[in-house]
Amino acid sequence: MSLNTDQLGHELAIRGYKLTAPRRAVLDVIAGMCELLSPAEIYERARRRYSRLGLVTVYRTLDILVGAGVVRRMHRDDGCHSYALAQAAHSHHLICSKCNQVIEFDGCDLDGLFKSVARKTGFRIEGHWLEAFGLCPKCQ
Amino acid sequence: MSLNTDQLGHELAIRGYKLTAPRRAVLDVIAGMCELLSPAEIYERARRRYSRLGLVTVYRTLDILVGAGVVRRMHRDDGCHSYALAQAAHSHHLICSKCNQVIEFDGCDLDGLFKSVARKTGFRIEGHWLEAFGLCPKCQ
DNA sequence: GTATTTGCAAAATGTTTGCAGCTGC
DNA sequence: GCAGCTGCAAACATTTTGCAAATAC
Repeated sequence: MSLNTDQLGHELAIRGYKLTAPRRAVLDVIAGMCELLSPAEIYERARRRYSRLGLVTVYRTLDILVGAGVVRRMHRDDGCHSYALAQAAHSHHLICSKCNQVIEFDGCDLDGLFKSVARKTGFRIEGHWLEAFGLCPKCQ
Repeated sequence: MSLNTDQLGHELAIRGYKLTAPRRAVLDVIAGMCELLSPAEIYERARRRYSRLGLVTVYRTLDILVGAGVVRRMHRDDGCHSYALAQAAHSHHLICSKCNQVIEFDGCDLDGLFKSVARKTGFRIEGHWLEAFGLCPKCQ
């Protein structure tokens, strides 16, 4: 259930951002991606759609999209900051170790665990972050 | 249940690494830390014990310790690579958002969830990574 | 028409590498 | 004594910032 470019554009418009050609190129890539991509990879793909694009604009557009909650900033073991489309309100990611394909899932039930950890440690637990790694059907 | 400097030193020795003064300073800091620290923070603390220490040595020592499984490479939302003492074989981290104190916990029971996710998506799930955020007793 | 956005270049930041001298074993 | 280790400096990669020209609305 992924968003298309126009929907992403709308998310920017309602927040008062202008819809420019460079941004549209970045949105195009983001709407169509089903992997975890680094800024440089997004830049490379987006430049095929708008060749005058600058890497800086990719960074700036990503910041805006993360702020809008449309894209998530995630971590890869190597290059660190990577980005994935946010597909659901609160959910977790399943990442293919080989091709970086990302799928979101939900239904984690950690409340019981967290309650007992909180009791033992005295922490007040306010959030969590769960990522699973494995091989997607294609890469197995 | 944290390790002391000598135990960490032993971990290096049995792997054929030499126990030098710069390394000992880094081990001292690591043995005593109960937070998530960046290389720069570890460097700063270790330099109080051995002032000629170079930042490079911190990076190199951390690499060795991660390889030995004594230290874990983790992610903070800001500076990215940070390190924490590994306290148990497989476990998860509970991090204080304010002071970065880290506690490990285990007992996560995600098998059922992962089985159903694997069935739905076709992924073969091989590992996971869980971090919880909150406030430690002191920071509440 | 105007405020926003852009891309360039430069700066800042974080990490790695090459190398000559030093040191633990 | 010698292999391995160290710190420096320099290289490298990634992200941020300053700014004049361009552009959406």
